[in-house]
Amino acid sequence: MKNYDHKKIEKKWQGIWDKNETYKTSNSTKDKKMYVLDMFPYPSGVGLHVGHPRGYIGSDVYARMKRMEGYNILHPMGYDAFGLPAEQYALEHKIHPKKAVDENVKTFERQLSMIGLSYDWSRKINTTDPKYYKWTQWIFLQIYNSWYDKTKDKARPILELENIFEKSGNLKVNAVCNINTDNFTSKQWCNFSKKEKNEILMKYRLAYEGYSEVNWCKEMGTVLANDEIVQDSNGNSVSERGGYPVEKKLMRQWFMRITAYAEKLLVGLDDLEWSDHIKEIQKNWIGKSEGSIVKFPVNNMDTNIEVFTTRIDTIFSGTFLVLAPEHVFIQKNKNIISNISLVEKYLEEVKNKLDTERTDESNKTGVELKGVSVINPANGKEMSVWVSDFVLGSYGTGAVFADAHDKRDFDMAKKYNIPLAVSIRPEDDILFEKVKRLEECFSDEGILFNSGEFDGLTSKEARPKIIEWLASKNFAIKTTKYKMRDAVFARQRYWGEPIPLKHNTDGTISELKGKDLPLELPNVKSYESIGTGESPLAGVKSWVKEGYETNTMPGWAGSSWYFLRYMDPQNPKNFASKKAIDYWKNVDVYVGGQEHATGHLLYSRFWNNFLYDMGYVLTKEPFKRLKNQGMILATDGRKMSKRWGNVINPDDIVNNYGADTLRVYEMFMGPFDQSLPWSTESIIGSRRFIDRAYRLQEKVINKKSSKDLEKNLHKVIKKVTNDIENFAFNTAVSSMMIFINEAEKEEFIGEKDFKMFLQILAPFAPHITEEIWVGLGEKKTIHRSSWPKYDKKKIIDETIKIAIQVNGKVRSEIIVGNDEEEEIVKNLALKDENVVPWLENKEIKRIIYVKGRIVNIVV
RNA sequence: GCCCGAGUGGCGGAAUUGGUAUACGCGCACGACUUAAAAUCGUGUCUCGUAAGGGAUGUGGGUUCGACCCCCACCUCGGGCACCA
Repeated sequence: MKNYDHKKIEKKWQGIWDKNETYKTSNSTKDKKMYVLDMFPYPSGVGLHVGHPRGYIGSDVYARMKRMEGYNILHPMGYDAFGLPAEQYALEHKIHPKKAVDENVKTFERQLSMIGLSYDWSRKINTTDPKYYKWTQWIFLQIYNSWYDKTKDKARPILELENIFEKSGNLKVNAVCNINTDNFTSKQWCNFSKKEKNEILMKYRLAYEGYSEVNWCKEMGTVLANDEIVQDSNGNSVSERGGYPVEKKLMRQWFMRITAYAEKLLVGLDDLEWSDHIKEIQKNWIGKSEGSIVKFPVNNMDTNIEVFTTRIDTIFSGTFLVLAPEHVFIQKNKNIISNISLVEKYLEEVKNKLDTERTDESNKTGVELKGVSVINPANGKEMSVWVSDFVLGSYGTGAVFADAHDKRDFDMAKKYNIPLAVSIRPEDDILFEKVKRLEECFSDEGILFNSGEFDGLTSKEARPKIIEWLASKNFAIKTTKYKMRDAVFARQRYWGEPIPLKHNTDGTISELKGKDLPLELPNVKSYESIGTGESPLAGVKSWVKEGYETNTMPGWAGSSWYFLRYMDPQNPKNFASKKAIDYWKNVDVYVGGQEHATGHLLYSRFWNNFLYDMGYVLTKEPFKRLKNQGMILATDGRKMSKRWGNVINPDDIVNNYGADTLRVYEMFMGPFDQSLPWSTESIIGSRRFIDRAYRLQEKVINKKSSKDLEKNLHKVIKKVTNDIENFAFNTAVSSMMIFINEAEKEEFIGEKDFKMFLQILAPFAPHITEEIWVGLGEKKTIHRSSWPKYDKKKIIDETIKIAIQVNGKVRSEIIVGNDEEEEIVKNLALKDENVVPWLENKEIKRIIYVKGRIVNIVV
């Protein structure tokens, strides 16, 4: 029998499946349903390389099995096409980004199709389609029109907040909001102007206007993303294109108050079937710290400086305070700082440092605020006050107290000769008189001294007691802080969703009404930067005249909710119908790269949690189960990239070996979540496997297979079913290879059994299995046939092999009945001819029997 | 620097999670078929040793009747965070 012609067969079946809508999601509402989703791609200009489809193939194998198991499958695909790369591609090729995206999508779609993925293409979405981004804008407005109520621990409409303000002011409102919100009564609120009200509400909104520093390139007249900045030979930050200097610039932005959801995003992880690795990354990113805020009274002033600390047990050794350069205390008290000119000079220096230049940890810089001192509330001692850029204005309270136990504080003290102290007993061999850092003491188990009544307690024990003690004197309060920051939700670029807000002439901001959505991107001749750092939209007269917001949304906007749109992709009235959301609820299995751990996966969870609060979706979490595919590296072990010239194109592989071979190989090459180097040399093994399966047809007759083969078959059905469920595709393929090896040794193979084998192979090699299946007379597609069930009785081994060890070394094997009694097995082992010599003249101390596995004789 | 994860043949990897290490595949060698080659099929393939037997899962120790698996220390590689108080 000749080998099969993959080119002919694969094309043929793809056409037939397409025509028959084999993979179309049913509109039925049967209970057995499953939503299997791939992270949708960014359609770049260069098309797919052989690594991209790995995740798609894995999810496809899974979806195909589940479909055969009788589930109604939602398995869609779409394109995430807004963002910087498309814009850059367009700039380079001098075409409109829209056109670039259309071209790239075409390439992607052709390449995805040739692999035989079982998507329901009728549900395709594209984030740049106004019919799609209408709803991105709509969700943005819901977020914009909401605030976070800490008491109820959920988001609520901003209208309800206005009502509260009207009735009782903001004194009792417990909300997550921007700092510097002054208190006001209901009466005061009612007397505020429209603009004032607008500004106050802005501090509470979950999407709010603010300012942040951006990377500004004067020469290019544009704001750069971190990816667009490189270090030149002198270590200065310059633009990747052109090598122009980059500096910091304060720009108007929009923010998303993701910090309001920090705790929910942290706690929510517990119930998710995600890898511990990704959970760990998100946990670290959220960065929860429990500690306390301590007040340090300023000498000769009626004010305090507040410090956040997780190690209040070290407060007794605090000898100085360090403020962040942006700390308001400095701005407010210039008159009492005697060396203010020196301080201001330092602040100026710091201001011009880019983040990348600020990370020299070994070299601390700073200036003492002369004329200012504070009192250590724990022991009444006087402490000097410093300003240094190692303290971050954006974390905690923007101030720390310093002592010898912390490396950073220690470095600072050493450089400027500031006195240090310790309050946790040092190990005897550490000469802390010489001001060596006492890291060993900085553990939870360190013993306190120099701390009055707390002496002798461990740090861990002392901490709550010290907080309580200081709190009773009103010097401390227990607090939790998170490292996560609010997300910037604005880009000074053209190619993104317009933000559906208007700036009115009276200084207020108003949102577009639902009926005015989508606010479409204006078609402009030049979408290049206009030189001010603002988005090109700021150069569009009609746009500016209307007062439309000129920032556009960031790349992650459209991808933060797309999984909901697939449920009901054409709905013109809602982002998805209630019925569809009710039915599909959330994504059951989500497959994608782990590089999105702190971006997309966090933002999506945030939006979904928000939509849940507002009653638009039924589950808090969008992705119940997450599987991350490993990257396929080039043969040289590096990432595949045009730059290295090591890219393997799937077109060539499909052309030479066929899609089925590519699929089997990518599943077989190693564990799904592991990064692996590609090897075109090895792929032939997968093709041989398929060829052998194909040739096995010759042995098929309408008879019962041998007992052995039957047993092997049912074992492999069990194994493959379990393995696909667990995304252990590599061992699933290997077990099918073993089955083929066994089957080839047989005289013949029963038709029924062979068909069952085809069925379990079908998710991996959909084309060739369909070809053989139909060739054997089946009328309906194999991909809608029902998944074979293994027969428990048929996989029982009547006899089992037991290894016999003497002192843990294997000396022999015996074959016994599958539930032979322990005593009999032990006796057989002792009498075994290969074992006896090892027991001569020895006293048997113990015999250990592990049922069905080994006997270990200890002498 | 801190926090994770991983180290098994020439190569990709498997090992029922403490129970016969190296399944399956690639490569390689030899053989069959062939005028010949390709393809295909068969046999072999961790290592030392003629053998009996010994040694091997990054290195060194430990726990155990028994360790790739658990514990301690170290080395190497990969990932995340990065002055987070």
